[in-house]
Amino acid sequence: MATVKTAPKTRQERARVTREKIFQAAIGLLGTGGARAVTHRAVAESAGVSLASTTYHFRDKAELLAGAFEWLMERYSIESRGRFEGLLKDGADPDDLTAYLVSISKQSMSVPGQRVIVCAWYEFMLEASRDPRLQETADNWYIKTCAHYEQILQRFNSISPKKNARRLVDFLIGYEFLALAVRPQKLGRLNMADTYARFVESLFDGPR
Amino acid sequence: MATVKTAPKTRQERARVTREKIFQAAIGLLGTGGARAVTHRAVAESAGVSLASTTYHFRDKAELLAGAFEWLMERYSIESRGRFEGLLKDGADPDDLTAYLVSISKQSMSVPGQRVIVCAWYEFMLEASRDPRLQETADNWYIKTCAHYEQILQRFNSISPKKNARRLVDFLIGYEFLALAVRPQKLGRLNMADTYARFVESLFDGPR
DNA sequence: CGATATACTGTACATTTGTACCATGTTTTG
DNA sequence: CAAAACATGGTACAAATGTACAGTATATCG
Repeated sequence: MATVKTAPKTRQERARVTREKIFQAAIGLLGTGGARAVTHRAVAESAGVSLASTTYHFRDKAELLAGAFEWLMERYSIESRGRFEGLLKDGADPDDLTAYLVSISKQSMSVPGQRVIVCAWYEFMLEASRDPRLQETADNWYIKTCAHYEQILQRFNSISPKKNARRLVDFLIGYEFLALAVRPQKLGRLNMADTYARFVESLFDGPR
Repeated sequence: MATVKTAPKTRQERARVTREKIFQAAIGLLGTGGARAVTHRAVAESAGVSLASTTYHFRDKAELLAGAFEWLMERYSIESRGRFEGLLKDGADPDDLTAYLVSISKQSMSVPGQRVIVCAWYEFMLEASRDPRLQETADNWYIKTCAHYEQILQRFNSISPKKNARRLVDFLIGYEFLALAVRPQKLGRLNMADTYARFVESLFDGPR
């Protein structure tokens, strides 16, 4: 039988695990309570490590945040890659893109854990508009995400894949942002699948 | 000679002015440094009032923030109303809508004071997803803004003005958000007027 | 005018927060 | 195996922060 609780043996591994626990805790707090909720003590308690661990692994809080942002983007990128691949296979069409968008959006807004992460992502991106340490991560996310969608749109013969990829990403970010901030029962949320389908459609017709 | 500096006479007026100075200071700090920068002392100093004034006028910081958000939305609504009216006049067409969108977006991103306010707005909206005291203000903004655009689209004979108004607002919010968070020089910003023109176009053709 | 309410200030205080310091057990290394 | 490096824990402390309290000057009102 294998090691009972995936107890990491090497010192490097243990440190990496600790850092990841700290990242997860920081992201959870950021997504749940905003920037003011992310204190060394709250992070330490939530991560199940000592207060001193948070200052040992990171020079200061800004560096902790920057690390958490990078880590989150890396993880997010890895996770979504698999589902992205399916859209590039032969036989896939714009409807599959729509279905994909609906699927990730539903997850982001309904699954509690995901929702918190999405909230944290917005906090990070806003923070990036001020903190130079986060800017490169933010830039890279946008470049990479647009490139992915561009690839798909190109495969589907969209007129101008580059422009339309950005249009799509911008729309998704705005749609999700408002879905988080505004209570749906207050305005009768439109059918999401319909909204996305219509948008995807608009990426393929029209001039330019 | 008259009063030198528009000194408000009545006690009520003076109090209102003080509260507005506090609101402006809080919004400026929020937009510049995020939620963590908004402390009673920072607000007081920035507003040019005493520390105790901030706690005299507002029960606690959450109430101060809620008041600032409401005040900002009220002001924003009043300011934009005038420019909106022009789009409802006879002879106006979708190109005028595009021009309007370009104009407000350019202002939001280039004019320093405006940029800070837009940043603060995003902070407020994110905070609204957690703090019940801000939610109604957030809801109202979305409802009112969508209704305004719906009116315009209806005037221009868009197919389904309600859906398309939301599409437009969602896109605008996403576009501006990413314009704030991502450095334009890192990815070669597309021509804004072109982007908006193409989007507005898509609101008028296609099925549904 | 006299009394009262009000807007505002200076100050105090307990709590929170970031961070530094020293101790300890464990792993790595020569 | 001994020594060094390292990850982590416990604790301390100065600074920042939210908030309460008492005082003051001025507008308001009977």
